[in-house]
Amino acid sequence: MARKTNAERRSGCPVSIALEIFGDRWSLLLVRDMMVRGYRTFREFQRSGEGIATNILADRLQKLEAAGIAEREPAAEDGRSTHYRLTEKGIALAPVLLEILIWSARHEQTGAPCAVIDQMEQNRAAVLAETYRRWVERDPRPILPPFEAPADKRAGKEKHPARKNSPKGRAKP
Amino acid sequence: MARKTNAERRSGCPVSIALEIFGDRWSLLLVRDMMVRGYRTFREFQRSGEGIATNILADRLQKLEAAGIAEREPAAEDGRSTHYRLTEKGIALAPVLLEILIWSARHEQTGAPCAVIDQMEQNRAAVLAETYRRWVERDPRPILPPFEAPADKRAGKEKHPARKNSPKGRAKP
DNA sequence: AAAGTTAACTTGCAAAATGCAATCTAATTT
DNA sequence: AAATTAGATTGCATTTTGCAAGTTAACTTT
Repeated sequence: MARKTNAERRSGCPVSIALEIFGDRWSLLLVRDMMVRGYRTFREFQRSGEGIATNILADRLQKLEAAGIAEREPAAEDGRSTHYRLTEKGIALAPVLLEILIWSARHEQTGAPCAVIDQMEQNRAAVLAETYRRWVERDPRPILPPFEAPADKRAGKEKHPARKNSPKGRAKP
Repeated sequence: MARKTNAERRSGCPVSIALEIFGDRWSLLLVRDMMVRGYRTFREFQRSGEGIATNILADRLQKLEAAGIAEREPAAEDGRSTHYRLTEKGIALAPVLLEILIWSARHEQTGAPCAVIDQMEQNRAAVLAETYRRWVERDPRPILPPFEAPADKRAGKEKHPARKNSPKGRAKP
């Protein structure tokens, strides 16, 4: 999409500004890969399962770096390889990713097991803390396994009746 | 962007599935307009301040409707007009929008006053509850005013030092 | 009632972005 | 030395977005 340049079209709204950075199909997927799956290399992102093209992958990685969301480090074990890592600013997107995940698992047919989502929904702080801890310690182990595509039935988009999504039920104690 | 068709490219990952729905520059902005600003009409969305083209606006509204995030109702006061409204599924995106807003206000230069963001960050549940209440009651009044574009200084992208974003500090009580 | 304005799009076309697959180069492995 | 691989880049086709004009019916003003 032809984004207006920042100087010409910068709205003051934070949501709009954020979407200027990551309002596309791929950027948050890469953040997810780094944050949740512990991916670090071009090759790993490429093989994430969603079929990103290499030119788009290279472009998005550059953009995440330019936005201060990710940074690059040479990989010690292979001179051809670069390790991408979320910055502090990048890991601060964890609540965004978590809320997207929960929303989607609740309202769309996904491969995420209900029990896992229940757990995460009810222990947001613990999930976020663990995500952060792994980031600090550069732990590349995935938090979640890759979920398989849901069974190929398109009738009934929701896996189970949507929960009543009253924010009151999620109030901070 | 040329999205793979759902049948061909559906990843099981909730984040990926969500981004298939709203992973673009404009969709979540429209959700914001409905949710936060109380906008309902084509004209209001068009004049939101970010310069969306009418063909894209029409397209995105259709897509949000098709995804079950928004619905249309005829406007009683004008036979030409349609009111768009978030569905239950749509209002359930409030935590996503709120986290994006907070992240952006913390890490980018936006027009959002610090005090407002502080408030929202520390009272997430109350903000979400209010958002939901307004949705239930079809209250079209904006929760937040449109924020003005930040002053045109590009040096020092952050309005103030980034807060230490330890998820621990945001644990659910 | 006629003329002017407006709401909600649609349309035609140019520009930009994305997607596909081949290609390239240096590092690594066989 | 030959083969393979990591991380891109490239050429081109396709799709999407953006711009601005156009359309039609509903509404407002004259």
